[in-house]
Amino acid sequence: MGKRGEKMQAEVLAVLRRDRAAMSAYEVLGQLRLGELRLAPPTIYRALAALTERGEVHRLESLNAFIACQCDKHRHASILAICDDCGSVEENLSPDLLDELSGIAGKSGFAPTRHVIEIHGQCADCGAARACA
Amino acid sequence: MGKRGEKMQAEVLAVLRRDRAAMSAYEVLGQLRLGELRLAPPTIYRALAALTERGEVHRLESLNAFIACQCDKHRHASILAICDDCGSVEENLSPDLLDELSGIAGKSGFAPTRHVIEIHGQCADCGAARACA
DNA sequence: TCCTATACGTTATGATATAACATACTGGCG
DNA sequence: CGCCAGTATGTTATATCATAACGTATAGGA
Repeated sequence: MGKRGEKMQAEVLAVLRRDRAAMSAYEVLGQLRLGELRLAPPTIYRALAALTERGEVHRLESLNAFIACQCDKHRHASILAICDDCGSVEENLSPDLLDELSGIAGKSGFAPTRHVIEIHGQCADCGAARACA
Repeated sequence: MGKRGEKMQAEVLAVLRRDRAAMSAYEVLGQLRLGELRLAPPTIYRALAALTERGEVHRLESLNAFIACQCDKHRHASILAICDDCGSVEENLSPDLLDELSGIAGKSGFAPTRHVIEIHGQCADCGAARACA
């Protein structure tokens, strides 16, 4: 079961992979509607939920947007560096840092299930561009 | 200048401080409307923007909600532990961890300006309650 | 007092997300 | 082969979050 679901998910993933910058669900929707497809928001959100669940797509909570996972392995928490100038997102992994984070929260008995780590700033390219200006 | 602004901000802050759980902007709006005040969303959002800027309120990006800062000192990035069961939020500080995080992102030339660190899970109280159930 | 800054109220709208329900497809089973 | 059960989908409607734009009011300085 779920064959058709996988097809929709593959199309959404393909759209997200075309761009290194984050896209909102409605931008994905707009891209897919350029084809012949007539789609409504719930379809996109369902596909995104499945992809996010599997770790093939990450949701940028501070942007209400989505990007394709840039790593080989999925199902990991990522450290997402978001350039506020050009919108590009770079994914970093650090299991050690996640452990530290869990440790800090766990001191008071908190049991973590999901980490959201997003860093806003300026990427190397945009920093160089601004330095020249 | 800004005297009236401060009054509005104080009211918003008072509402947020009444509750340890996060509140959406519209929940704050609803609370303030219980008084005599007739308010519209932009007023609340402006007050929240000013308070967030000053660090007296933190925005929970993964919840689209707000809490009053629980610390003495403001203008710091926080590690926010969010209980998905009861909605309570606990604030932790760790300048060291922020430095590490900046270091990880900075390896590729990224210049961080703002950190978003939110941990979802279950607080000690809810964990105990569930263990008994 | 007048002028200017700024904040405010108001209206309208945009952007993000989901509930609810009927339909259509898929695969298994008789 | 035809039916059934389960799931995804399309559709409609609506909930929720957020801001643009503009005119008004207020406070403080000249």
